[in-house]
Amino acid sequence: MAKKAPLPDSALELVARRFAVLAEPMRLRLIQSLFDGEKPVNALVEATGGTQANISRHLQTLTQAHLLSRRKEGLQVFYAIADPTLVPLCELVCGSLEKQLTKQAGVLKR
Amino acid sequence: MAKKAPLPDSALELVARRFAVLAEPMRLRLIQSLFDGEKPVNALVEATGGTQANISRHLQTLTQAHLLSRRKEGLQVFYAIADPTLVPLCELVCGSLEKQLTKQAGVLKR
DNA sequence: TTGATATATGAGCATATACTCATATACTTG
DNA sequence: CAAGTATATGAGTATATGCTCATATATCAA
Repeated sequence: MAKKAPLPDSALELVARRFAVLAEPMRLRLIQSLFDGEKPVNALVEATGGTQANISRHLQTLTQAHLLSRRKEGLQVFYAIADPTLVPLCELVCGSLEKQLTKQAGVLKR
Repeated sequence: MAKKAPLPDSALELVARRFAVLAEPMRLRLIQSLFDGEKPVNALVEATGGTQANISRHLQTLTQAHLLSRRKEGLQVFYAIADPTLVPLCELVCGSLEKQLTKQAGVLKR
């Protein structure tokens, strides 16, 4: 979806799907937790306060989207961040939201 | 959701909501169309092939999220991009998807 | 004021998706 | 092999959201 050449619908579908994968607080929690480094499922369950089943399902979604990687070690499965764009993506959105909230706060202060 | 200090749930909710707003092909089409510059609703309806009612609703969502701005001029309402992070956001996702598809294509070629 | 045009909005319907429960599957140890 | 542990998955339910239809609302000119 570059500013220059318009992307075809098929590409926009993929982009939308990427955003959809990230449009879930629990998944963002998992991603944030993995910014500290690779973790096994049980650690992610503890870190996020979700149920094991739910976390497992979200991890599946993120892995299928190639945002996370996974490796087995005995009984445990470790997940890690696989896509380097996750950091700047989140930073951009946080920056934008911060500006908005700051602007709104300014309006209320008057 | 910086890599350094973990964001509270309330912030992750906001971030997720931002991604959710972008997780819709029709909305991305509108955004892409507006990368060319400000446009009235009817032009956006033509550019995207959506119904007027549906486009209007999507525009409302994007405007309420402060991603678009709007101004009236007689019978017409003009919309424009209001958030500068939209361009880098889309570029990041496109870049990531391109890499993935290239990698997948490579795997298939073997 | 009426009629035409442009856009926004109420209401209803269909579908996707998140969450949970239960348990299947995989791995390890005695 | 049985039992225990860790994780994935099938199935069902509730809810959010996209889309459409109809029309309300806003604007303008005659």
